[in-house]
Amino acid sequence: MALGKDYVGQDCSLSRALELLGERWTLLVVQNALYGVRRFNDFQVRLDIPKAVLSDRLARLTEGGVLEKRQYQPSPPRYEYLLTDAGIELWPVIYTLSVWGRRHIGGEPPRLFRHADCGSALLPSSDCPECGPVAPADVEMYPGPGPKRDDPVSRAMNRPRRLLEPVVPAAP
Amino acid sequence: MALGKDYVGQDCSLSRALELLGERWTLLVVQNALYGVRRFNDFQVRLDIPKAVLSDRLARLTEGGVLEKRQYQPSPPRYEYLLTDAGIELWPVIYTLSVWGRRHIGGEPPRLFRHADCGSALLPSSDCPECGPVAPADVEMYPGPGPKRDDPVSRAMNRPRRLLEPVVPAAP
DNA sequence: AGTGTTGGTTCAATGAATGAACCGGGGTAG
DNA sequence: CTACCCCGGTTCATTCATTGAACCAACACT
Repeated sequence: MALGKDYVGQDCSLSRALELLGERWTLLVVQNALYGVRRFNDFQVRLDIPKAVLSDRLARLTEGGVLEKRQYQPSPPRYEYLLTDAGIELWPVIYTLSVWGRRHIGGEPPRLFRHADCGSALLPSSDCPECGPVAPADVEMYPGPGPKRDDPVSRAMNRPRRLLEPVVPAAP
Repeated sequence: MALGKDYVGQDCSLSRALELLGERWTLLVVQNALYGVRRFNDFQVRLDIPKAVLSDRLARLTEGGVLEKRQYQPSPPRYEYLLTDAGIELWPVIYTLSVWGRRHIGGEPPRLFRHADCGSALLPSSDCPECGPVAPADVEMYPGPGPKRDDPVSRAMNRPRRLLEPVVPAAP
């Protein structure tokens, strides 16, 4: 990661995870990938992130095994970034941290999450109170009371949908 | 946090949490606080972090309600930084991310965690497989197979102990 | 031939991280 | 009484990362 290169001399797994995930914007990129964002431009529009940084983060996440870059059409050549299994396993981390932020920093949530099978709201741990652990693909996301961004990607994300379901922004 | 100041324009609770916790070193400071580190010098010795950065991070975490600065003796004036309830609630986040790092990046864990009451190793969610959710104060930490740092603070941390139990480094 | 979209790269300016040096209040050993 | 050490910092020059604007190339569309 950063300056002294990395967390040299740290002995724990957390420092190793943070070398890959702890840079500015990185966790937000993974979050949006879980929300179904896959394409360079869509990340850029939704995050308002400098393209150079986005490019760097996508490359590092790909190299680190969290994303996989795939060409989804040959001509014109177009690419998408898909979460690997390792990337999908970051869902509990991201959800738990997000719930912590809401509880202790405040603000209304723009999106809520429930278990698609039974409709129960998820616990802070990301488990379902009725059914226990829930795979991200079985989590349904729907609009909450909080403010939402107004760009084509965010708008496409605001109808109820499952995690990992690809976002398809409308043309205008 | 960083340059464009913060994650302006982001709508989610994750970005708000990351403005406080997402800077370099911050989450490692919280982790060590959970492990029982309380004093400026002990953080500095164990993390090998520039003092100016540590000073900044402790101040921001205090201001953000994650730590509380307390004078624990009048003369010579000495201070300690204690986790607030909000800070203690970061345990699942830190543990889950740490387990992710071990699984997907690799390395042996220097420390392992079990439920003090029943002895079961914790699940990745930080719950006990037998008893369900476990408060950090009921988690016992003991040495694992991985490499350990060799400084007085880390050495004091290597005997089995509960989370949040104050670290008392030996004199030499 | 010109315009638009996608997926980038390059670059100067700005802002943070680093590490070494310094500092001040208070013990404590000689 | 003096010197030295500890703790908890601050200051500062250098190095590195982030930003935002500009540029670019491949291709499609009109």
